[in-house]
Amino acid sequence: MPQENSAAKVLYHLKHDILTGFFGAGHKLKMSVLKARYNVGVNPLREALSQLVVMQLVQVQDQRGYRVCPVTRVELVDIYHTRAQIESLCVGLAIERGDEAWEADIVAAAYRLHSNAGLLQADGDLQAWEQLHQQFHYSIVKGCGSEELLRVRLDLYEKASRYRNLWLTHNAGHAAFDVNQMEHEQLVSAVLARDLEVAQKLISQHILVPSQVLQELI
Amino acid sequence: MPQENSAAKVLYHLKHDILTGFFGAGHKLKMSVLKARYNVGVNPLREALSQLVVMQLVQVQDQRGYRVCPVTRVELVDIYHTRAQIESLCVGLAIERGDEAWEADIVAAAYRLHSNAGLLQADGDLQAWEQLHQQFHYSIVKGCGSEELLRVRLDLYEKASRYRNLWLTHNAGHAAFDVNQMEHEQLVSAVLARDLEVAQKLISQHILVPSQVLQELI
DNA sequence: AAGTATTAAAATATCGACATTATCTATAAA
DNA sequence: TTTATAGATAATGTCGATATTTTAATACTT
Repeated sequence: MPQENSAAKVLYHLKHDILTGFFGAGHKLKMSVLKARYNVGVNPLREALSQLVVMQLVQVQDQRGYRVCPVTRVELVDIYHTRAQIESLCVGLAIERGDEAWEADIVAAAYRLHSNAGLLQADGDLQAWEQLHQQFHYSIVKGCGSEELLRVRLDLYEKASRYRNLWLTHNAGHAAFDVNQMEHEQLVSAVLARDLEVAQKLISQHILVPSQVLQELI
Repeated sequence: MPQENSAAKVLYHLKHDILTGFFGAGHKLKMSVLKARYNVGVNPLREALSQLVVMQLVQVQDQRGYRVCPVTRVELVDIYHTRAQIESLCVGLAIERGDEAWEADIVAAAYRLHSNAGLLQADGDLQAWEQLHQQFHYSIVKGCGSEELLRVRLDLYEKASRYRNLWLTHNAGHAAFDVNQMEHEQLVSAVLARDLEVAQKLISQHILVPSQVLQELI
């Protein structure tokens, strides 16, 4: 692990705690609690919290401290729609620009994801699956060749995490995942065939479908 | 002005100083200097700097402090290309979704911009013009109706500011602005005519042209 | 003279303490 | 019973001080 200052460590853990729901939406983030939990003083804490404010995961009110950003149906819809657009853009550019190494990476990532479908069972490690899932999609979009675009995409992915985790736990062991898996195979085919239009349609759907389920959960 | 804590005030001023080039690319941001300049202690400073790190305007190295992010030709090209894609996306959605009030705002903003073309003369207030310019383009894209997308767009706009300021000063009083002004008129026509294809092509070009000039300046 | 080791100076990262501000609780008035 | 007020409690935001680390300057060796 690289040498990091306290603020960076706190940022990592606190972000994780927010994204996984340990500190739920709207939760007041009291300094006394955070100090005890992460074993640091207020200043590294405030630095980490400042960064989370920029990431729009935490809100700050002058003299009234910090709290976890609320989750709303409006934001859910907006984030997922925007993700669908951005991911579609990435896929389009990747299909234009991707080379053979890019293709090979996609096939490899798809294989790993497929091989570990067992993680999706009711007692499986959903976070481990999500890791592979994310790597699979990244293997496709990284072909776009734009650091800036990939960064925008990552920001939105992280911002969607709180919602996605709801979907993951809700679907554990259910059939919804089978459909999801099938979509992956179709996507790989379309991407490797460089079928821009179909690939973009598929990836857009792949992102939007969970958001429709989620809207009923919020 | 709303009540703000020191860190927020420092963030505002420091960001301005970086974007306008008072602290140039690669410049070491020493605490002693910043403390004197903004009249605050190290802790609010570190909070502001932490936020600028997330915005990718400042780099941090453990135990070695902060420095302004370098500017590179690669980043320049990437930012402008990505901005072209995102802006194009916004314009497309806005044309689909915009209502009559949206159209009226565009016409008003275009009029203000056109009326103040004098700001572009060699001794004019380029920042004031850029303000109007930005408001004009915002009047178009805000019709897309997506807060998330507009946020992504704003982030990229700010990240491009250091490069844009180079272009502005370089072109002050020159004919390049005439072309720019003409592009605005064409864009308004295409947008109001809801001509998606032409509008997207125009906005993309409008963003990319300056980047081509800039590549020779870096 | 060039490179290395040593020492001095400067800068960073963090903590504890304090002044200020907000929130909660209990009491009094309507 | 509700509303308002005042006091007590808790939390926030900022500073100064300090330990640690980096950077610069100097001396030493080959």
